[in-house]
Parts: sequence; C-alpha cells; structure tokens
Amino acid sequence: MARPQRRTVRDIRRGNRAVLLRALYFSGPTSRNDLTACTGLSAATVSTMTADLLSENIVVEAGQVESDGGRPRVLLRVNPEYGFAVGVDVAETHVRVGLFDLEMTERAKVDYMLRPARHDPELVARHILSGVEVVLSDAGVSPEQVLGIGVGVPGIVEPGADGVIHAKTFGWDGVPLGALLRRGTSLPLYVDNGAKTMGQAELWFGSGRGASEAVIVLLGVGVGATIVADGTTFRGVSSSAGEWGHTKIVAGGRPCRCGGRGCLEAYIGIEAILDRAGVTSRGNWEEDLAAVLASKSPVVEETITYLGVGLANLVNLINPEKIVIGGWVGIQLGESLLPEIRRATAANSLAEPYAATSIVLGRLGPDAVALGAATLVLEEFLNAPQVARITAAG
Amino acid sequence: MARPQRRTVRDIRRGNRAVLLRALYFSGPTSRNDLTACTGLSAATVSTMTADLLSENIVVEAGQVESDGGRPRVLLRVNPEYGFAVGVDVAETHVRVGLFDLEMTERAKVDYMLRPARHDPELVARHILSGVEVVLSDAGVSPEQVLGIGVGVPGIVEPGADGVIHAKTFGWDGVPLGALLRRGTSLPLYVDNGAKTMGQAELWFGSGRGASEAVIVLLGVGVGATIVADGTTFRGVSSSAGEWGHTKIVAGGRPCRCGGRGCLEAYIGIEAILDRAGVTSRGNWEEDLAAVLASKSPVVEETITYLGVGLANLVNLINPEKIVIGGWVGIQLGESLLPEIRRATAANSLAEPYAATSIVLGRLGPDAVALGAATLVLEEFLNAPQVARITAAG
DNA sequence: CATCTTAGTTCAGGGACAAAAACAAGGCCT
DNA sequence: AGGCCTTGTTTTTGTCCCTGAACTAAGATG
Repeated sequence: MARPQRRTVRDIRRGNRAVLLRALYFSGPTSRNDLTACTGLSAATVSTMTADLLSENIVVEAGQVESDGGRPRVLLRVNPEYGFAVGVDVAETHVRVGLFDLEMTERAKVDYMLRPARHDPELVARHILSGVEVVLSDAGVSPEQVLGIGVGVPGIVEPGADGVIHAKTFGWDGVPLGALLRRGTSLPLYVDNGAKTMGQAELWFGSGRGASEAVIVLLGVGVGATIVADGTTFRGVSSSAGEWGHTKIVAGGRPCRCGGRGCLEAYIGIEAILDRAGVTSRGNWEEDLAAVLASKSPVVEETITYLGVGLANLVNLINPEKIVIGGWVGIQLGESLLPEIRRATAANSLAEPYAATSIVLGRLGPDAVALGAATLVLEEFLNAPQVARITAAG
Repeated sequence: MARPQRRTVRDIRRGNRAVLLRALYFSGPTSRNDLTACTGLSAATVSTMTADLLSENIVVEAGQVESDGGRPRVLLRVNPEYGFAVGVDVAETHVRVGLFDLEMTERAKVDYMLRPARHDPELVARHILSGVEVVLSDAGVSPEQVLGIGVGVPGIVEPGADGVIHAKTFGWDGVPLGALLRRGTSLPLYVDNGAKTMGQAELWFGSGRGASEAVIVLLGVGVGATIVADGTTFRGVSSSAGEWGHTKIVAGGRPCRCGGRGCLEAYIGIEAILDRAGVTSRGNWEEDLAAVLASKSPVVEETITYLGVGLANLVNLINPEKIVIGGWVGIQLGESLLPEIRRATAANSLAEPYAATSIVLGRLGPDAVALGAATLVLEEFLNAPQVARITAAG
C-alpha cells in the first residue's frame, strides 16, 4: 500500500505514447485521423506525437489512401525493422533461439539438442548465448538493434533480477539462469515460464487475440496454464500462478511426478495417458498418442472427461471469456475431439460462466514458446518505447 | 483493445487526489509532511490538494504532534461524517441493513427475517428500501449525506445497470434487483455477490489487509471465494469468478446441489459435513457442527483433507500471498484445526507457492457481508472523491 | 480556376506538478 | 529577551502536456 504511485505530466506523455503505439501496432497501417478516433486523443496530440515517432524512425509511412473528395490520408505503421527481439525456448530436449523483427516475423533460428539427462545450466546458458550470436549474424542484425532477449523455461521462475529457476523435472533447483546469461550479454533479459510465454504468444497473435480475461492451457509432457486477467498475464505473488497441472481433480488419486496425488497432470499428461492406455512407449510420443486416439479405447473418453473436469474448474473459478487449448497434446486431442471436450466441460461447469466462455484450439505451432518469449520484449517496447530523447538537442 | 484510454492533465489531478485520500484513509491521522513521503507527491501538491479537501470538508484537522525542535505537524484525517454508506446483506434467512460512516463504524442496523421458502424479490426489495429509511432516521442521517447503497446477495450478479441476479439455491433466476431498488431510491447502487462483499470486507478491514494477491474463502452453507489480484477483486468476464465451491476435487464423486458431482461444496459445505457424519440436523447447524468436531469422528479428518485439497488448488493455481478463511463454518473449523488445515494444504501444494502463502482465519463476524457491501460505496468514494467543484466560484 | 472537402499542423491558453524560495512556528542558547 | 536553528507549510516560478481553434495542405469537382 505504500508504493509511491503519483503521476506527473510526463507519465501522461509516456502513457499516451504507448496507447498510440499499441493502436498503430495492432491496427496495422492507420492514418493519423483514424488514430485520433481510436485512441481518443486530440488531433493535435496525435500529430506531434507521430512526428516524434517518425523522427525516431519507430514509425514509418506506409502509402496513402484517397478520401472521397479531400486530401488523402497518409498511412503510418510501426517500422518492423526499428528493432529486433530474441526469443528462446528452453525445453527438455532442446534449446531453440529465434530472432524476430517487431512484427514478430522470424528472421533466423537455431536449435541445440539436449541429451535428455544432461541439463547443465552452464551448458544451456552457453547454447543460448552462442545461439544469439548465430541468429544475429545469420540475419545480418547488429546487437545494438536488439531490444532484448526473452527466455521461456520449464518450471517456476522467481521474480527478481537473477531469473532464478526451480524446475524439478528438469533437475534445476535454484538455478540463476538470468545471472548466468548476464555474464555474456548486456542486452535486457526477460525470463519466464515457458507455459506463460506460450500463453503470451496465443494471447497476442493466436487464438486468444483480443481477449481480456482468458486462460491458455498447455497440454504436453507437463500441463500448465496462463491466466490472463485484464489483458495481462496474472503471475501471483511469487510468479508461480497457473500451475493448473498440479491442481487435484481426484483427492487421493493417481500419484504424480510432483510427489502429490490426484493431480490433473497425473491423468492427462502424455505419460499418464499412455500409462493408463497400457502403452509402453518406444520413444515417439506423438505416434503413440495418435495410436491411442485411433484405438477408440475407453482411455480416450476418460481422458476427455478428466480434461473436462480440469477445464470446468477453470470456468467456475476464473470465469474467462476464452479458453485456448495449446501444446501438442492439446492440439492433437482437440483436432478430433473438441466438441467432446466442450461437452465434458459443460457437464462439470455452472451454466452462467460456461455460457460466457468459448473453448478454442491454439493456432500457433511448436515455435510458440520462443515467439512468446520474444513477445515479452515487444510488450516492454510497446509500453515504454525508448526513453525520451533530450528534446533541447533535437 | 479499442476502448479509448487517453489521459489528460485532469486525470492526473483526480488520480493523485485519490492516492492522497487513500493514504489519509488507511494511515489514519497523518501530517502533510508524511503525506508527501508516502505518496511521493511534492509538498506543494500535497499542500494545495489538502487545502481543497479541507475546504470541501472531506478532510479535517486532528490535532498536532510536536517535532524535535521545529514547527509542529498538523495532523489530518478523513472526516468520518463527511458521508455515510448503506450496506445490505441479503441471505437465505434474513435481510440485514446497516448504516456506516466513512470509517465503517456501524451507526444503525435493522434485520428482517425471511421465511426460508419465501424469497419474493419484491418483498426483499421492499425490506431493503424500508430498511434504508429506518437506519437513516435511527441515526439521524439525511439521504443527501448518503454516498450510496451496497448490496450483497447470494448467487451470480450479472454486470450491468439492472443488477440481475441468478441464485439457484435462492429460487432467483434473472431477478433484476437493482432495477427494483431503483424504483424506490435515487442513491447510487452497488450490487455484488455476498461472498465477494465479505471478501472485500476482510481484504480492507480484516485479516487480508494490505495483501495485493489474496484469496478469501467463505465456508458456510455454500462455499465460495473472492480472488484478489493486484489489490482488487477479480470478477472474470461475467462477474462470476470465484465459484470455488463448485470446482471438482473428486471427478465423478458425491452429488452436489448444483447438479454436478464431486464439487468441493459437496464435501465441505455444512450440509455435506453433517451428511457424511450421519447427523440428521434438528435445525441448529452450528451446534451440530460443534458436536461433530467434538466427536473426534474420522469425518473431521476427512473434512480437513478435502479442505486442504481445495485450498491447495488455490495455492497452485493462484499463488496468493494470503488465504483468509471466513464464513461461520470456516471460523469454527479454523479455531481448533488451523494447523491441521495448513498441513493438509501443504501436502497437496507445490513447495514454492505454498511457501509464499500464509493461511489465516478471518477476523470479521457475521456482519462482514453488510460491511463489505458498504465498502463498495467507500471504494467508489476513495477512487473518485466527489466531482470537482466549479473552481471559478470558489 | 474558384470552391469544396478532408487531412494534418501550428499556436495560444490553461491545467498540473516540481523545485526553490519564502513564510510560519516552535525550541534552544546566550 | 532576542537571535539562530530546525522543521513544517505555503507561495512563486518554471516546465510540461493536452486541447481547441485557426490555419495550411492536397486533392476533387464543376
């Protein structure tokens, strides 16, 4: 309650600049005139502010559009080459580094395989740092043009400058990945849980687009969720909100790798699904899952039921506008069984919140984690686009 | 994404005024000098702003405090009699109307009993309206001094001006209580779910005080929760967030009065507890529960386990700083069994979020619902304290 | 070529906060 | 008792920002 929260005229400027930039970013090419309408700012303010943005090269002109009988509108857009963002996906089997421009077009990408058992933090950090160098030189982008590096990792990320990670399944307990990376780069770093970065990507560029209250669930080896409240990711007090996979849906039920019992993940995590189906995997889980789905085994129906219970709990507790199902297991299930998933969710939800929720599939592929990580950089850019220049010198 | 969100200099004024007023309200008697420190505003701004507030009689002086060797500080405080708020608790067995001053001291109160089966909306509305008249005349307060009326009701309240209510257990389905009340009063109305108003009360004046991320759970006949994110109640897209009682903890488990199976309420709602204990109630649930607790029956341990699972789900999903257990059942359980509740929660939570959460008992008594309803009015007052006067005339 | 229409820019005016200076009110020392 | 010091509060001055209105730009129309 004691955080200073005063506002001064400068905050207005910064805030309005962010509003303008967001409008420009999400509406694509737009005229100044339309910007006054959609931001609510006066024409004068839009004019001076766009002039600033143009002179800083953050915004560029993008052709004209004739108006019926008057001066044509000049279209403006965010300059996709004003800066670049690096997105990193640290997963159980690989480290993937991507370079994105401001429009989140992937310009370069590099993968490093990890041997499943070997997750030496130093090695991962070296992969990331060399990956950044590789994608930059591949794309011909210099480090000064990079606005920051976003990293999506498994497990819980402590808030704070060091990016300390706790990932039991990964063998990391208190690994300061942020600090390790800091030794090799001076670029701004953003470290977040991979389920959250994927959620961020679906929210901004995928099926969650435009939703203000939403949940993006990730079904894969692990099960997680991103809770979006008022348009931004809800993180809780210590950044671990969204551990949906370890909420209990059967008190005292199946044991889970987290040590608990009856966790959702212990029913609909890929290992749990295969285990319940009696499949001993030969390593290719995607094929295995496809086989189970094709088998019409009762395990499929059970899985949908458990998933429906888990989703219904989100519906009742969070009352989201939209639930996006992502992760490769989620996509594979959803592609054929979305109506059944909806039915199972409805059966376990209260009527009013269920009616307010639409359940959809994620649209982004396997690169969503890296894309979302890069989006952390973009978000920062849109909120605080560059520090104000020294106006007297301009 | 298209909502106009521009800011102008006037917004700064309003915002800073709200910041100042909140600081004054929550810190009690405070000098202008301390206000500059705790709001971050400059002394000049605090001075002019307090002068305004003093002339409007919103703030009054509250004595002096000597400083070591200098001019003594003049203490300021919010004038508790500047205005009043009405809080209404509509429950299954009664309608309670309370009048509170700005410090939330109850000045008058009146109860109307409801026959359990008879919940005619018109009758309830008449009770509320006549209750308002009664408390005002009892306390000698005129309607002009009342800043608004807050109403806490069971069930889900639709967002919108009519205050439409869906309360299955109450026999109300789409009752526009707000519109019914609007016919009898022109005061500002705020209608919200009773579990949420109770949560609001605990958050502002009870055990949740100062928490920014918290969950306040209500255990009574029904089971509900208030989720607090970033200091404010999270409502979800259609205001029904927090239906914790109908999240499933045993897929396919005990039938619940909501029509579902395995709901938390079907295990730890008072009726469920008594049912599981094999008690056939003679009408006094509080005594019945006390008897069960005294009996050392295994039902008690089971109840704690189920409650622990429910709380752990909140810990994992929401990652709150604090969980407050309220409602009469919650208090009765917690008074003797809080350590066991904590243990059961820990057993079902992930270590990191559990370590970040403290589980405490609610502090406010049975009037918390009405108090919280009045707090809705207070919140509005603190955020937008009066429309700005015509400055030229002053 | 004059007029109309729409788009965008410039400028005066007023509101808001910060920093600094001035003022106020008491204690302390000589 | 009077000057000096310390602390609290108010006034003055300056800078920043937004808006509304006047103004310029650029094309269409007849």
